[in-house]
Amino acid sequence: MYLEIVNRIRTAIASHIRLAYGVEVKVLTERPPRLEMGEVASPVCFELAKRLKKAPRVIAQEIVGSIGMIDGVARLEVAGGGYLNAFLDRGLFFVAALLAAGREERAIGADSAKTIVEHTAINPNKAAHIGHLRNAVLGDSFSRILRYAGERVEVQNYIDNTGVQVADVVLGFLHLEKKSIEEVRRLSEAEKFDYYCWDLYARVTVFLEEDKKRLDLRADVLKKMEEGHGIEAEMAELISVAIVRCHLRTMDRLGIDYDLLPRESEILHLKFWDAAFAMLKEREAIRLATSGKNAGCWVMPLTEAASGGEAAADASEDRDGEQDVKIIVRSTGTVTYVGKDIAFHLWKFGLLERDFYYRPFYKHPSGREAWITSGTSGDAHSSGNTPEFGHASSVYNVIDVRQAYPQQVVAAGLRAGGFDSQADHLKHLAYDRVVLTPRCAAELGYEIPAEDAKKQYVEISGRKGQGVKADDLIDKLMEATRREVDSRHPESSAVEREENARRIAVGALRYFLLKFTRGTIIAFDFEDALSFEGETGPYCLYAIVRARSIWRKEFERSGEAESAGAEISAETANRFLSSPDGDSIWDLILTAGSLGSQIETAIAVQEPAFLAKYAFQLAQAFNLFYHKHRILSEEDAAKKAFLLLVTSLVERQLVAALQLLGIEAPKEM
RNA sequence: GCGCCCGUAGCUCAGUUGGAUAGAGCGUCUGCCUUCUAAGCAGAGGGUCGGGAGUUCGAAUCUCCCCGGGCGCGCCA
Repeated sequence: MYLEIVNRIRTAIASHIRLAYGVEVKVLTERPPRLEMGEVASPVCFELAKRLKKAPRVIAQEIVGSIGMIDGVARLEVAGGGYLNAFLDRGLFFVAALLAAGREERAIGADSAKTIVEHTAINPNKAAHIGHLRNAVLGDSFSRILRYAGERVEVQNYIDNTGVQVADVVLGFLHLEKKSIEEVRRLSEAEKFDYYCWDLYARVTVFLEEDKKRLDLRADVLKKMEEGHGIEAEMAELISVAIVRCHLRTMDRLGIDYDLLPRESEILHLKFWDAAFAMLKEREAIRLATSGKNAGCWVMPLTEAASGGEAAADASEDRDGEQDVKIIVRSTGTVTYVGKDIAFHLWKFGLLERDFYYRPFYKHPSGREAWITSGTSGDAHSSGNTPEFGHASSVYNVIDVRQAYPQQVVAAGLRAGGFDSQADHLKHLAYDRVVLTPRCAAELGYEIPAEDAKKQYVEISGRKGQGVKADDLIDKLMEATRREVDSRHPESSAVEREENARRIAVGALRYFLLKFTRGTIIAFDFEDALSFEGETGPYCLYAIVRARSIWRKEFERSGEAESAGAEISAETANRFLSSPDGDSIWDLILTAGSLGSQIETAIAVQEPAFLAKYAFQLAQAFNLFYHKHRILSEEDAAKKAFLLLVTSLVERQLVAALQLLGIEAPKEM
């Protein structure tokens, strides 16, 4: 609602200025620092002052005197050195907000352009840890936000099933544990196979470090996996598929779904690279280096845009007189990681003349089907209702910030191929790491090497088997919320208590990971993550539960099933909103009506943390209201109805905001 | 060496198109449950926004320099 009225004010002021002064300006607006100064302010007269060579305050007065009525605005005033401050018609705003609440989600147009969000992408060789959760929660929340805004979103979870990490676990089973394929199969069917591999992977790391010659073993395993035959390939397939299922189960606990799991093995076997190679050659995006240090390699020239430490444009000829390039095909004829990634991204945008085969793989509890890529048509789903994957017009990749450089190279690859628009719509949703506080690392019993001891935090390392496993953390949170729920509501059924505890635990965890902006390193600590007070998910949920409790009691008392007379006129609302305690209620309504504008900002800067902050602020404002007004015992029937409607508005907006973060309210707390 | 990010209250962090008196949570201290759920609320205390210069009517925000910290720059993935 706020968004709509702000746009109306901007338009009105801009067109008035055009008419009155013949000047075209962009009218910016902001929220004034205090409510006495109105709800929308514009500093546009400061800008105008320069152009018109007149004092800003004088211009502001002229505008206020001549602009006339703006729909929904009660009055416009001059403030400070020349601000234009708008005071909204509170009653009208409230009525409109009530009408819109819960209906703001935009329908997804069937023909609207598709957006791919890739997230999670955990190497399928070990259990997921807290760092992976940050990625998945960020990606899932961002996908929900885009969908809410009306975008057609396809969520992909890329599976690197032919990489070094899987190879190491295969190596572990073959050379450390001397297991047969059947033995591994049996192990992989066990509940915590991902935990088993977590430990094995760490042991392999030690094994390889003890004697560097053992790296030959890894190279051999890797080669056979890539070629797709031998016991190595068979075991890699077995392990990676089983671990992916473990990851999906873990993510299910947090309500995270996927549409497609594209696998590296299919990119290799279906020769995506060959198609991309031909295209890039033809478009002269890459060339064969015939001399110098890169002789025999196919390289891609890097422009300033893809500089990850490269010189700027004017210095792109470095001291050797050679242009900065990125090697795409090695002199041995094998393609590099970025090369494969460029091919994959050509596919994502529907630019590659090649496609995967697909089959249904996993049904999420939500009902959504996660499909997986398949290498042969025989294996693939043939019923004819395979969804169309890929062909995106925008792609968001949720990847740790340390991958910023390779991501830029991929975009540069698209650009070099002449796909500028696609490159512009390839966005790296970068976020920084989750690390452990020294206290947390000590609690987990990790030995910290002397050279790291003076650092302020401890790095998570799957390779070393060091980190908080996702399922362990969720278990711990469940335990804590269960304890609370059991002691607070012993009268509820076990099933109900379990579900309530689950929602609170998920809310706590997801909120904890989302309250930090993407660029912040999260120093993980059990004490913070297990906190349910203050700026936390449970705090936000508590506000919803309280709001609903008021309505429930009201229904119980009145015996009405629905809020029968849930209507109010703008005049009546204005009467209460102009009363002495009207300002604080108005502040609450205004916040509740600002969800749309918050979503817009969150999308513009790709920052779900904005919505987390918003949800908290709304909950906070509601708690204030809750303590100030005894709603059910309110004698004035009209005022009681008004207060109930305010409660209802806030409840719906808070539910909507939290839903975008993947957080659901429990029945009771 | 080159590039990117960060430095805001005791601690953890918001403050993202430059805007009015820089905010929140935690922690500390003081109060509030015969009342719609105290996972809550009220109050107190807490700041050279790393330092300096510049641009601007206006800078935590933009530019430059310096200090401190992190990360990235492979014929690895």
